[in-house]
Amino acid sequence: MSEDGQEGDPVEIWCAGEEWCAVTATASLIGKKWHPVIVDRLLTNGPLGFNALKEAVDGISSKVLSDSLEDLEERGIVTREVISEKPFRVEYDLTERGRDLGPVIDAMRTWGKAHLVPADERES
Amino acid sequence: MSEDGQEGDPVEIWCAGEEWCAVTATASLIGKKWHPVIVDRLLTNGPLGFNALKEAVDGISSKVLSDSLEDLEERGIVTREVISEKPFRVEYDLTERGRDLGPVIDAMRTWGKAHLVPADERES
DNA sequence: CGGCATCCACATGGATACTG
DNA sequence: CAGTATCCATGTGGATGCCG
Repeated sequence: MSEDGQEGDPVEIWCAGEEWCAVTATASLIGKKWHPVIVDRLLTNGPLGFNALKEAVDGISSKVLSDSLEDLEERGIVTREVISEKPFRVEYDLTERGRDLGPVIDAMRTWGKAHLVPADERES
Repeated sequence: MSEDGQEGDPVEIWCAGEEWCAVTATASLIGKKWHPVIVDRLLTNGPLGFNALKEAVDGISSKVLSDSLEDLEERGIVTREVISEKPFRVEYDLTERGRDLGPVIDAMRTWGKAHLVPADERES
């Protein structure tokens, strides 16, 4: 910040070609506490309204969900579409780029299920 | 915290069986700014000493590296072995569990390389 | 070499309440 | 329904310096 043309932790233009850079940048995306859950939810339950998504994520406050969705929008992961004005309805959905996170989420889930033991069958 | 037998953001016993939980827990691990890089570095460059690792990660301060390694140790991702006492040497390496993060890192890298454009060839 | 001790700045998440 | 507005606690990273 206050350096060049970048603002904060910007869109999707961080790094050039270095391998680990793509990794870190991706980490800064799915490392946010709720981001992976939101993406997972949208992957599974299709397009969702704000409160429906809030229900699906379960445990998130509206402020944080709002913040997260804004972040995900800016990064081109989710889309926000206003469905109707009078009974005000919107729908959040994943972009192509967002759907491409599927394998990442899945790898994470696989690892988690393999190594995060359920609190009672700890071996060694 | 201050609930039951857990302390802070503990070892590896968060969630029981729910799918998204494994995802979130994994995110809390690889979401720390330097964790994925450290793991990646150790995956690539084999066992490393503290300063060698610091070099390899490039840009991290000793305090943060120290914190990160402690965290990763507690979670059973890396091992710390004292090689020699007199010229004091240690070596950090990945555990089996740590190596299993390979696919996750890889999925992240793949996504990153596909969607994080290098700041000059943005094609909307 | 391999850290730890401080201190600090800022990001992130959360609770609660209120609005169009 | 779909958020915004506050305010606050904590987490997380970073700079610098010192130590065994």
